Amino acid sequence: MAAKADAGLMAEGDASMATRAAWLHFAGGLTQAEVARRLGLTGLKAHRLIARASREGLVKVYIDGEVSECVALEDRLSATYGLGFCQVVPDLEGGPETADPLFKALGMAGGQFLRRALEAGDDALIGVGHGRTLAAAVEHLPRMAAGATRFVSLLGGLTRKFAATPYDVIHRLAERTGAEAYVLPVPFLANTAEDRAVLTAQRGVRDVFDLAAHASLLFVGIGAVESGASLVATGMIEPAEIAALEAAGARGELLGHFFDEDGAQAPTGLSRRTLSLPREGLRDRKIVAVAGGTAKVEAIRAILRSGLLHGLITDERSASALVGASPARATPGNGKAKPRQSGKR
Amino acid sequence: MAAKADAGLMAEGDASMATRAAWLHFAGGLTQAEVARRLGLTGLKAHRLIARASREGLVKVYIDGEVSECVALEDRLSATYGLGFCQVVPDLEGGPETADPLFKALGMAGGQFLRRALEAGDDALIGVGHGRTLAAAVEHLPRMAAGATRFVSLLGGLTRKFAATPYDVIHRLAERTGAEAYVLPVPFLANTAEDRAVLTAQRGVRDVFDLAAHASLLFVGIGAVESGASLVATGMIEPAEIAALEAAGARGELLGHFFDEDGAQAPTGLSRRTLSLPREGLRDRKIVAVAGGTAKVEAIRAILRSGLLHGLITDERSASALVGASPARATPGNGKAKPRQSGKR
DNA sequence: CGGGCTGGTGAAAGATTTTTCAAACATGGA
DNA sequence: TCCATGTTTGAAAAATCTTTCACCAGCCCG
Repeated sequence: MAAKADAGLMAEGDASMATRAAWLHFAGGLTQAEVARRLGLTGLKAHRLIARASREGLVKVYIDGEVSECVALEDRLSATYGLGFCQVVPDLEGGPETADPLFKALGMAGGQFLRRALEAGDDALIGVGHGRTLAAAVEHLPRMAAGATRFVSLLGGLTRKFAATPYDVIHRLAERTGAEAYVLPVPFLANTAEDRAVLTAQRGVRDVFDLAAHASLLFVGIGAVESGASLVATGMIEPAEIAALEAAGARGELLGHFFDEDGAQAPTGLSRRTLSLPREGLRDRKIVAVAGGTAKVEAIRAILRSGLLHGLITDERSASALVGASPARATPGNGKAKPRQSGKR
Repeated sequence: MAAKADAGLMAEGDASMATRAAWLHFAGGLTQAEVARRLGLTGLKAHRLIARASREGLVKVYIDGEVSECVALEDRLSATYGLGFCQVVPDLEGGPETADPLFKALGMAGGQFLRRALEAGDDALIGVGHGRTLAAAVEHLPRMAAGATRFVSLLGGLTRKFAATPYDVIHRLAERTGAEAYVLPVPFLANTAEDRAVLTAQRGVRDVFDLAAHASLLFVGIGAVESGASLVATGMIEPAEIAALEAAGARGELLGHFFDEDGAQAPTGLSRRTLSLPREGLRDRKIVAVAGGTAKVEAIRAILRSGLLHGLITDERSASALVGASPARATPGNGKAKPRQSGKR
């Protein structure tokens, strides 16, 4: 990641200029041509600066209004699964290109949750998990001082091949907030149970695990159990292993632990090799998960049924499926009947 | 204004739909045509929903990067005037249409400050002042729960004609946060000193003033002293009165109190009729002001010199003038009076 | 020294957004 | 009922944003 970041990094002056251009355009509401004139650039250059600022995530945008259907789903989810907190973002899955919009929306919501948690400062130590969704959340977290808050990894972060994961959540978190962050420089899954014991016994590792056990907020993702899951894609778990888990009835993963469709522990020998918080360590913790997408509905349901979650951030479609509702067509007519709502899609 | 606002208000379903469209567009990154397709609307309707969501402020956008020149100005301002906190937003004044972009930028910064203050929850009682700039700040504050924080008006909010001010800061603040808010239903300026005494003695009024004296954070604007000042425009003060103040050496106004160019109390009999926190009540308080624009530079300098401020949010051009620097790149303009406008870019 | 690579540049084409304008529609009186 | 008034609507035009593509300068390596 370091190398990649370096390549994409802006020079100091450029970044400053890009930010300035973005201010003029987004905050000031000037047109790109006006920005260019004001800055003494060509229109194209201004556009490129602004585009770059957007790409680099310097421009944060979020939506402040409520969508009534989503609020209703939040209420139902909270009631059904006893959540203390729930947020549902509007349906973003649709076309074949489902991935990006969904992550962006979940990331925005997750980032806001994190920001609030940091700004409230109630949690002195926040544990974080893995995954693209969490990475997206951090991506949407503004640069800010974390105050006294610290972060700790809840599970091993390396893949089998000991290459850094492309979605290094805690690293970026630390970078953005300047907070202390304790990582677990061990694989997610050891080769053998003996290896796991050895790794766990390492000085630094043991300390971090102890720390993780005391985090007052656990911010995590949920993994699906299927051959296409990102657990497999990132090399955390071998295809054969996931197949075995699926056959054994595992439906969802939370912090390296697998649950069946009823939320009970899925039978698997894998846990003896997993470098993460022990399963008992999940009881009575404040766990907030962010996950969504049709591929993950089953997994989310499994985790919800375990009763471990305190909070959930998900998308409308998934939420709909989770409360067992008929997936409510994207646009339900409102109160007053509108002329035609022809189904030409 | 009230009538207009009502007219422009969205129906419940429409607002929900607008928010949904905004999510798809901004959060999901879909094109307006795609949003339309997804929602079963025409492209134009989708555009109008999104435009409305933006207009109503449902879409919040802010810039997360630093502009090096601004950071430098913040440091210099902090050092020069002993501020504990300072934020400078990039230069937004430029063309003849200077008003809007400036307020938008200051509003964004002010709104963020407020949000942080609320989320941190350190201040149980926040006092607020008046003015367009503050109103803009509140405008950019996301809907959020204020927790235990309460708000209190620091000065009378009615104009001479007893019509509600168009920029009713505390009212919107309460509306957005659901917090308790104590207003002062008295004019900003009483007709006579005797009237002031009578008004101040009213039960509710006295209580609110007492409360205001205990606010742990004072979030205020700064008023210019000139015939075009918004103090005059909103009818708070008569043109003749402001002229007298100016002649007497008054250069800036803070919470109804006037200061000369050295930050000392400006001689005026007006204070005997002003319904606001007594001047002594401003010492050793945490006062954060947000103000900017060339027209206000002199006023801001006056207030800064008083040493009362703990924090300041302003724009680059003003900041430049305040530190007496030859304005960096985008800004020609000297420290005092009217800077010539036309640049050569 | 020259080839190939990289990154930046501008013109122009392409797509999307925003505005404009006139007609349709509703609404609230005279 | 009918008109005056204001709001919503859609098509088309205008403005704006984004992408594409070809080109040039610098630079590393052979």
